[in-house]
Amino acid sequence: MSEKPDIEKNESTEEKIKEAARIVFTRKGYAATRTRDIAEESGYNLALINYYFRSKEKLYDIIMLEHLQTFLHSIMDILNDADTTLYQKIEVLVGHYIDMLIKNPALPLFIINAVNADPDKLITGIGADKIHQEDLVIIKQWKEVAAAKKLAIHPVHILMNMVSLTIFPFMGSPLIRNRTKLSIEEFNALMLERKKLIPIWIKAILNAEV
Amino acid sequence: MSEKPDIEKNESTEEKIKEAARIVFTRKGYAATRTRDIAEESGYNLALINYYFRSKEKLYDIIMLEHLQTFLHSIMDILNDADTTLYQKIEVLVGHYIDMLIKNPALPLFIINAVNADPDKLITGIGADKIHQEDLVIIKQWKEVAAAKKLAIHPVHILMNMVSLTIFPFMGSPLIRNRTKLSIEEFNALMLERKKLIPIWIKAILNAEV
DNA sequence: AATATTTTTAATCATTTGATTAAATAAGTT
DNA sequence: AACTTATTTAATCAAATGATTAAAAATATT
Repeated sequence: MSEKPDIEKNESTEEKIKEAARIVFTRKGYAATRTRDIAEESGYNLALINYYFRSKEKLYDIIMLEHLQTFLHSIMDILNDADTTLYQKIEVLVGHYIDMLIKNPALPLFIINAVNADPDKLITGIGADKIHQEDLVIIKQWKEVAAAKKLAIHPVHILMNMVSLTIFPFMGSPLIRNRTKLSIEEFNALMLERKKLIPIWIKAILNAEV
Repeated sequence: MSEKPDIEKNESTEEKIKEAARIVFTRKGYAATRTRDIAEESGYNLALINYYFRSKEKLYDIIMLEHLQTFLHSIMDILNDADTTLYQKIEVLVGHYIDMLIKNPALPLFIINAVNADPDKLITGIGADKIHQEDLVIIKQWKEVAAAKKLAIHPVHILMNMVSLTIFPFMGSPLIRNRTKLSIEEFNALMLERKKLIPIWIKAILNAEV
């Protein structure tokens, strides 16, 4: 009936198990990971995983929410920065995400699979449902730009374009790298180029005749 | 030691099992599907699945290759059509894929997960390793356009952009639809808009000052 | 040092799960 | 009809898997 033990005391082992879980869950997904895989990866006994985290699912939920936080980290600050223009925000966002994805290239697939498996858990888990989109600075700025340009296309197109151009190449990377015979370093160099290119492309898209 | 029984005679049951497998594998992925799920979905006994397909993995391989063929169906003809310009090819490709993805929105995630789990199986499975990219009409046309425009960016960027803009919105659809409160019909209408928009955007990207 | 508490392990359980077997039913052939 | 082959099922197996337990080892407290 006891709750999980003090976290502070033994950050090392608990953190090692979480690190192992992060590696295995991220690589193989929830269903394909065996609790034993995590035990082996961590170097600890199988029972330790349950001693610290009660169950595979609870451990997974923790990893999932941490990944989600990595994914969403600091973007609210960017979206709500009153001191940058819309275009600057795009530059910062794209740059931020490409840097992050080079460090964590498996994140998008993990998160999309998590959404797919249980949309509500993930969406309410992070409190994304509490955000009032109307209040965000970037939305207001977008409306100004859209009005000035008399844009006839749905704003969600632009958002999808930004996200697609930034994230998808990382999801497709195994296939892309196989077909193009690019090394990881060469691939990452291309992704870094995209930090400058995507904002330019978005601008071009916004100005394109429709 | 016997091979699988005659297919012709009982297309109905075998095809029903495959159809059930398609549904369950596509929705839940390989690891999360139980052979019993497929049995239940098909309405037949568990042993039938093994009677017809020997094992869960063999059945999965069949479904995977069929999905891959759906995904790649007829694109070689498009890529090699000497009677269309590069820009026309882009229009045809994007249109083709968006139509296909509206019918099979779960395909991209399934295929990307399959590549992730075992890249070689899938890539050699379809014979993609035998294609000589240099020989494709679209590649020659691309080189002409790139030379004329004196493009300094790596051609794979353009390819990634096309694929990203077309496919990613379908993978992100559960999240996009949740956040935007769009119905499936509204979402699909947006995707149909993209059949015209993406080629225009690609053109704008090609002409963008870098 | 003696005692209590926390951490770790080995052994084991109970289910789940992929697969098989043997028998029953249906269909085809003579 | 008698016989053979193909299809389908119920029952069962063996291995895998998530989880628990009881005890050992390590650490902290008195």
